[in-house]
Amino acid sequence: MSQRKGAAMAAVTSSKHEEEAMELRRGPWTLEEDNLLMNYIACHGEGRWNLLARCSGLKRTGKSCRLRWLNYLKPDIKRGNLTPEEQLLILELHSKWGNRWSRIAQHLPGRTDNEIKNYWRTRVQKQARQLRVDANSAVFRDAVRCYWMPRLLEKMAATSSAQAHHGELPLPPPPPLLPSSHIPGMAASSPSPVHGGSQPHDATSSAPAGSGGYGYPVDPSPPSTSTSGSASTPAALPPVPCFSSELSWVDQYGPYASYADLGGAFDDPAALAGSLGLDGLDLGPADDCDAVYSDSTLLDYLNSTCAGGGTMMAAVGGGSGHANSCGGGAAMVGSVYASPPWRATDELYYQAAAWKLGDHHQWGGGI
DNA sequence: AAATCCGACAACCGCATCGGA
DNA sequence: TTCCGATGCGGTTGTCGGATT
Repeated sequence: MSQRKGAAMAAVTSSKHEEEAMELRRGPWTLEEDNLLMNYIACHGEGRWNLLARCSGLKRTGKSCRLRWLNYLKPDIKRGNLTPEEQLLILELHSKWGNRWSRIAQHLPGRTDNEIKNYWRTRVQKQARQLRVDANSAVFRDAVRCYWMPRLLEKMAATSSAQAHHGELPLPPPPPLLPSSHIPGMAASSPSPVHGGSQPHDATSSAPAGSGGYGYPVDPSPPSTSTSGSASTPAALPPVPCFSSELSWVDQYGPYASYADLGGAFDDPAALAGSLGLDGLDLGPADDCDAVYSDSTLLDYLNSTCAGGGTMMAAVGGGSGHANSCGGGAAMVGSVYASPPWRATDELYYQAAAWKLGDHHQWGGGI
C-alpha cells in the first residue's frame, strides 16, 4: 500500500469516524429511544449489543444500549430507596469484597452495580468525609461496623414490628444460629487478635489490597488494660455493639452465604439482632437510630452519644493513653460475646471528642 | 425571586477479560 | 498463538432537581 493511498484511506477512515461520531447520540435517553431498545430486546433478546445498536435504529453505541438496559429498562430493576436490609447487605459485602460492585449487586436482586456504587459514594463516603477519615480506614470501618450496622438492624426491627402491628402475616423464624463460642476463632473465651480469624475466604473473596474490606491488620497487642478494666471505662459511654463483618452465621452457611441467602433471617431482624448479641443493648431512641443513616450523619450521632468531651478526654488523659482500635474481627467479636468492657471503637469516641475540642492532631488526618 | 450549592443518579470512558476466528 | 471484536467492570463526569442563601 503506497503512502499516498494509505493517507487517503486514513482520511476516509477518519472522516467516517467523524461522521459516525457526529451521528451518535449521547446524553439522556428519550422515551422513543427507550421504546426502540425495549422493542428490539423483546424481539431479539439481550446481548450482541453492537449488532443491536446498528440494527435497532438507535444512534447509540452498543455500550450505551447495554448500560441503559441493564441499569434502567430491564423489567426486574427495583426502583426506590435502598431498604435498611439492602444497606446492611451492601456494608457487609463491601467489607468482604471491596469495590466489587457487580459482585455485590448479584446479591441484591433488582439492584444494579451502578446503583450500589452510587450509594456507596454518596452516602457512605459522605460519612467518611464528614468524619475526616478515609472511607477505607480502620477507624471508619469500625464506625460502620459498630454504629451504622447495628442501627440498620434496629431500623429493620422497627420496620418489622410496625408491619406486625399492622396485622401482616407472621414472619418466618430465622435460621438456627450457632452461638459464637461454636465458631472457630470467635470463641468468647479467646479474644484472638488474629486478623480475620479462620474465615473461609476463597482465593477471590478477599478485598483488593488498599481498596477496603473491613479486615484489620494483625494487632498482637491485647486490649489495653487501661481501657479494658471496668474501672477505667467511662461510664458515660453507651454500650457499643460490635460484630465482625464475618458473621458467625455467614460462616455457618458457607463462605458466601449472605444475608439474602438466609432469607428468613432478614425477615426477623429482632431475632437476628439477638442472635448477633445485639439485643438488649441500649441503642438509643428510634429517631436517633433513623438519623444515623438518613437525616443526620455518623458524626452527629457520635456527637450526640458521646456524653461529653470532658468525660472522654478524662478517659484519654487519665492514664489510658491511646485506646486500642479493633484488634481484629475475631478479637472484636470476642470482646462482644465475652463481654470484657474493652470496646473496639473507644478510639473513635476519643478521637471524635478530640476533634470536637479542636485537637485535630488526634484525628486521623484529612482526606 | 434569583443565584448558588449540593445530593442523587444516569451516563460515559478507559481498561481488562473473554471467546472465536 | 495471535488478533480482534464483544462484553463486563469500575472510576469519573454530567445533569437535574431540591434546598439553601
